[in-house]
Amino acid sequence: MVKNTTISEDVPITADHVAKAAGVSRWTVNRAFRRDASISDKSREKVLAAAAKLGYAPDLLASSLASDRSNLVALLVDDFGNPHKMVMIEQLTRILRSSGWDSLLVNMLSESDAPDALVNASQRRVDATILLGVEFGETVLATAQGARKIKKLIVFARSSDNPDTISISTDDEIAIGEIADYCFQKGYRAPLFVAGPETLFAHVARQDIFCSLWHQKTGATPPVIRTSAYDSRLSYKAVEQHLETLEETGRPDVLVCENDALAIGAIDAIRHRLNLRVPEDIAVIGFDDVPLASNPNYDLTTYRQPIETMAEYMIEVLENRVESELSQIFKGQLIIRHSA
Amino acid sequence: MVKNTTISEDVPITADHVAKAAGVSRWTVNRAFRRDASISDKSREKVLAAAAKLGYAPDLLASSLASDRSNLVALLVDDFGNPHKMVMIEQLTRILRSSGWDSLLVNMLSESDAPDALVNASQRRVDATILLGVEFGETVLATAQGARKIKKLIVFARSSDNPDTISISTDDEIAIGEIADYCFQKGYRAPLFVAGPETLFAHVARQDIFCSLWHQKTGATPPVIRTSAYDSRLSYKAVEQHLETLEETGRPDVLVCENDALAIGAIDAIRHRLNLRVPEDIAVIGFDDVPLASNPNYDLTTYRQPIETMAEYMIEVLENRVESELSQIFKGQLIIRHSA
DNA sequence: TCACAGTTTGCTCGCGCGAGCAAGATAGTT
DNA sequence: AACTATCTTGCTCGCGCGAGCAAACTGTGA
Repeated sequence: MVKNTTISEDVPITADHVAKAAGVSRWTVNRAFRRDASISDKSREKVLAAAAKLGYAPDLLASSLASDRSNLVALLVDDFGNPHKMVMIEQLTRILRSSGWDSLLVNMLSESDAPDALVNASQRRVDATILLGVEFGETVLATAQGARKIKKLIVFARSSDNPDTISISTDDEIAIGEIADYCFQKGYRAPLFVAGPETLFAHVARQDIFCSLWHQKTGATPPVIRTSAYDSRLSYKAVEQHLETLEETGRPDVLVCENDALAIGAIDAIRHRLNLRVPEDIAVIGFDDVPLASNPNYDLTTYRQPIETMAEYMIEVLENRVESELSQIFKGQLIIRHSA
Repeated sequence: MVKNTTISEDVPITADHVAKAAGVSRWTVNRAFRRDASISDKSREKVLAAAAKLGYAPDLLASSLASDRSNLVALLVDDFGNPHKMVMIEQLTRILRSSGWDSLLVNMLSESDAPDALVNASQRRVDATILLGVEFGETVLATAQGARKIKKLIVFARSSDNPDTISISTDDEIAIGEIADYCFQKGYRAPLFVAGPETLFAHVARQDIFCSLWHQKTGATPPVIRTSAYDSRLSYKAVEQHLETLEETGRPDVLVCENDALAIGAIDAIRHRLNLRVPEDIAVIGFDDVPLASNPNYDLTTYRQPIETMAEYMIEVLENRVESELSQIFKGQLIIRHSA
């Protein structure tokens, strides 16, 4: 029964080795590393000392297998081009790690890759899968539910109507409302909405909210241009193409962009292709407050989501510290700079 | 011996369930999912069909535990502020995933966090740990070797003298040589080197290479300014402070920056704080060719590392397809735009 | 038909740990 | 001192799979 422990070979040390060194049983050793375990202070100290000396650390794979709790989450990301993704990845991995969670980063190669990515995550027995994608359709979420073993499906920074997912997001209605009000107050009367790809999401898009609010306010429905991805280069081209066909009198006075990536491309196009000034000739408003937004070149008026608060809430959800696992909506903040 | 399989409960299905459905043994089921396994085509088809119907996918945790092969790598990152990190993370996770590897993203909270991060990775039994950090000192690498269970330690996009690590990097000597030559050819005679933090790395820094080459060329040693991190905001301030103390005649004619993050901050400072033009008054050269470098605002002359080729080589190393696990050095490419 | 090599299949055992129970230790009570 | 309540420890068993061996099967040639 007892394994060959006569010689201290240079193989990876397990709890058994520590147990022998500390003069306790293997189970006591493992208990010393678990917060909730029932163990006396004396034993724990003894074990931790021996473990430190031997350089032992519990095997998380074996632990996950035995306990059905991996302390691992999968972060599914579909769009690294958007700098805001990076901000979210950084914040989420940081707070996850400091809360004792490890993160599996899954780079979704294409939208059709989503089901594979979800299966992949479940094969690693993640405790939760976090969707950081904007291109996910509801069909993907449905697929995810079909594939069991997905214990928790969290949609971060995006709302979802799917009752089986937990969405942690910012209130777009309020946000876009503030932006529309701001535009109106500043005297802009000819907004152009710059939208990203049409998602299959069931929820109401920022574009719809803005157009409907603006219509309510002024009776007019703003024009919309659309890119096929949230990429500055694409909005650069789209804005250039759209604006150069217009007479000066028909020009918009403000571009309301679905996010900062689009806004930055828009500003570049306005300045470098059309030789106009921002905000004097055309103002620009973004969404997300990416790092580049505060750069003096852009100085972008934008809307900041409370990512940190949202991330903290996510941890609460992961650790089952919220009564009901309901979706939660947070309120962001309009950041007024000089681009509008 | 046989488990309770009378009723098809809604519990996670394992290979046993598929085995029963396909009329084979559990081991045949698992063999069907392994590339190298000895199994007849007929059995494999039968198994895969049954697995697809039941929605079975092998448990990678159990597999890793049993085989001591996890198909998992840890990506240790210490500096998300640098946009080049994002490019690397995107490329690495993409190629890793398409080669069948999963990535654990570890956000190192501080330099002193490195040992913990390494232990953390080993607890997940990763097959390799990839260092994507620039702030890692050699001491960290030494620690890593001390902690056994680190099977492979790969330093990506940074050279290292440590014999126990595999470094996959770009040849800085050649790169900086090209940059220095280019500066000289373009007639610049008063370069200022903008450096990042002094690392504890043993290898010769870009700064040293540049200064020594320039000295060789002209007999003069260029001045150097330094930031405490690779952050545009910091180089913005550093460049502003340095330049505003100088008489116009003492001004540098080109800033050679250790990377694009610093270069972008430098350009912003030159334009927005000193009201000078780039490149007419002061030229700027970066390193990395981050996405923003090709933005019309910056149009940065910079040096591109062959990340994709390097990533492919990394896969070769991971899959043990290279004869000797030696460090490998690749050659990059000078990208000439309009900032210098 | 039998013998033999090659292929395919099933099986024992163990990877390192945790759930949950039973035995042992400790302390407080009468 | 005897008893009970509580804490602590050790243990059996299993998580789902793979290494590696032995049994069963396949096909070939004599």
